[in-house]
Amino acid sequence: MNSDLKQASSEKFRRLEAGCRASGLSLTHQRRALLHCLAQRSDHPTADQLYDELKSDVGGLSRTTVYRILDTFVRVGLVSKISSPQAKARFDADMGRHHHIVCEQCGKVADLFDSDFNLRGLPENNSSGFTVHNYEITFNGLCPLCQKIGKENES
Amino acid sequence: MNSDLKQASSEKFRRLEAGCRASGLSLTHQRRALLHCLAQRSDHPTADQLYDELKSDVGGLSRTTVYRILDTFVRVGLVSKISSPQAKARFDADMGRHHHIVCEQCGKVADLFDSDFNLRGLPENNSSGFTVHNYEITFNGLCPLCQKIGKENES
DNA sequence: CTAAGTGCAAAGCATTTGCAGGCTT
DNA sequence: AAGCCTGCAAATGCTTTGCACTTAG
Repeated sequence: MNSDLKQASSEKFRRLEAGCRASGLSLTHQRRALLHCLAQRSDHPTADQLYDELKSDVGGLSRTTVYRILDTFVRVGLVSKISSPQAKARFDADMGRHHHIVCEQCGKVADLFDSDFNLRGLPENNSSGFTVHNYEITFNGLCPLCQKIGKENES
Repeated sequence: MNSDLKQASSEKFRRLEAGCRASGLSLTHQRRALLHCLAQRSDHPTADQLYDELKSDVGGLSRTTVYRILDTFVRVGLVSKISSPQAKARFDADMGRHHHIVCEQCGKVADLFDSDFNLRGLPENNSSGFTVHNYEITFNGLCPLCQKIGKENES
């Protein structure tokens, strides 16, 4: 059962790696390491969380590089950048249509794969004159942990 | 015609002022000035834009105060904070249900009052275990100005 | 009068940039 | 070999904090 997950993530890794090649990016240690991390995690790590996870494995990895690589991945469309209200950017390697739930308290982000909420179309002739490319629905609420903490403080 | 707008914004101002009182907040010069600004503008100013607009009128207004007041307003629910991908927080004094279009290029934010896009319900038993309070749809695309700039650079 | 609110200066964080050297292709 | 990529250190930009003073109610 766990091997299913493992397999899924290594498949995802291969897809990402292929995407890198397709965009003409060199596959450096650092980039590979980041791709692994992103393929495995389904939470939505911040740049710093990724750095912390990797710095021990990838000797001499610098925070700057993590930021720079993530930026590159976003630019070529391998990863998307989620802007949470907490000002720290979070990154998501799943480019399929899905939505996000953000915890108002701690900023944690979870996925919501529920096509009931997908929109049928995009706004066409809106008064602002913007051309619309895409959209994202962000739900907010409380994560299980913060719900618990809230209840404890009530008493 | 212009007086309609003026009237609408002063009505909005009074509503906001009342909200302040209801929350037990002192109505200082600085707060009144910010409320005026927020009632008049329908764009979604950053803290700094508000500061720039006000500093000449309100002698000795400090940037710190603008940040602090906005934070307070958000806390008591008078204003909402929009997190754009550009890392600068933007503020919106319109608490009715509406959506936002963000320019991918320059970060400008416009409103979209189109109830076609309002959701019928909120996700109830989602796998993440979050309780959901609210949602917001963020469209992205290009504002009229950035569309124009893009076209010019093509040639 | 007294608690709440403000200004100033300095600190805090996430993120970016310049530059010299190193690694992929 | 050639140029993309990385590390380091320093800079940047937005936002927050500590503290003494001021103001609203």
